Amino acid sequence: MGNYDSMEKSKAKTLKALGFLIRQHRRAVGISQEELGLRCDLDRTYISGLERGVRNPSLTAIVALAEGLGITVSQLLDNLEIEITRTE
Amino acid sequence: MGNYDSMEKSKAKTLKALGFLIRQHRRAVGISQEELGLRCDLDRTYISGLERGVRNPSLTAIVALAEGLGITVSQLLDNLEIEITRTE
DNA sequence: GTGTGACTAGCAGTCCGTG
DNA sequence: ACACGGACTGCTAGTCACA
Repeated sequence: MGNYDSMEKSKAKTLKALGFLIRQHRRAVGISQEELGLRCDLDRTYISGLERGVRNPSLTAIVALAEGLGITVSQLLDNLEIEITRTE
Repeated sequence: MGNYDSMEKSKAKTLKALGFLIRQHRRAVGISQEELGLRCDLDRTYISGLERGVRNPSLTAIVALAEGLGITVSQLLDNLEIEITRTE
């Protein structure tokens, strides 16, 4: 533990898990990445990167996303740890 | 809405709210900023900046914080929106 | 409608210190 | 035990053209 590789892997899992949750909520709302981008004032390709788990958003970006999805940050991240462990 | 000033202000409120929540949970656990820093592998001065609301952490940093506090991310951010609006 | 690589500016996060 | 500062490196925000 504490070595670089395992740390980077766990971060990658975290981002993948977030991406899954964002996509799940976006589809539940029934909008495109483009529409979500418009609603939370984030670039379409940035949303794409988030859903693919290649972006590590800041808190303020996460808050904007939750607002665009019409839910709270806590609701958006509710199953984060579950999704992280699910891919292990 | 949508202008720069109001957007920066709302981001500042978000960070202040997070700082409040981190401090609240840290004190509930009964540990120092330094101890929390050790537990989640983040710098002592960075924890300080977070609690003062002058830092905007990434998702992976938020996850590390929650782990260090022994709670889920969702629990840590549970009252975020409430705290944001409380300071308005 | 989405995935992807590349890009610049700016900030995340560390390490040194002070009071 | 904490606030706060400067300086530093690497990473992130935000965007673009193209597939």
